[in-house]
Amino acid sequence: MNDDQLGTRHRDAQPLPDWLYALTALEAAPRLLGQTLVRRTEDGEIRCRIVETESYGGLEDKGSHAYGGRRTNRTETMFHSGGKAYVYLIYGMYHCVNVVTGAADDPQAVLIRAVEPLTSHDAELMIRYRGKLPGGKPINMSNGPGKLCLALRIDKSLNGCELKRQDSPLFLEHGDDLTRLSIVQASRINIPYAEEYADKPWRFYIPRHPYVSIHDKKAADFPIPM
DNA sequence: CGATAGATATGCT
DNA sequence: GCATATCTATCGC
Repeated sequence: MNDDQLGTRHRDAQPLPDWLYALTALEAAPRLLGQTLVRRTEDGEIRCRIVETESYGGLEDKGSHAYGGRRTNRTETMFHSGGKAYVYLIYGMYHCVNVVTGAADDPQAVLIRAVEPLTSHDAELMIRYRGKLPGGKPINMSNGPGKLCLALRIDKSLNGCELKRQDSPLFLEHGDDLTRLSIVQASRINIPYAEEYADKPWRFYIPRHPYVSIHDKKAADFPIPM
């Protein structure tokens, strides 16, 4: 993926428009592709491009933690109004980070499944946080929701973080213009318990991008809806 | 490639 | 108490 394909980046970082956070998760998930996720720690800033997302939205989605309106200590952030990070622990050892969208009391969240470092400087710090890379390949540093949280040092202390605020330890910036690109819509990963919702095509990614966790050979490209 | 072990917070009974 | 989890690394073919 080169800069020519992705279009021109603004020299000065812009915040994401508020209307994007107000959308449902299903509407927001494809529109978060190409946007920039920024992590600020005492070691510096890491900027990366979002290349794969999944929508988990509403009371009826059996794949969602908030299915049926389950509002618990863990899921509380999902019920907040859009613009916060929902971070939780999975399988006892990994963290996953979501962008909460929509209105208060309507649980909508977009899982960030894969990111790509913008520069070699970003990659350097991510590799440091990540430790040993499987196969020694840099693309394995953040091609999965648990992996990217390790690479960006994201844990539950960032749950509820304000993604709209540029002074947050974790926030979003306007990234690449993807209007001339296609994206892929495919079924979500690892939710066999979700029954009729298990196969909903609510995963979105940039086709053939090396940092995407799993490429679906049968899924067709379609124009990104902007 | 597919199969599987791994380790614990969370939520429900 | 107990089943489950928006996953990853590793091993065997």
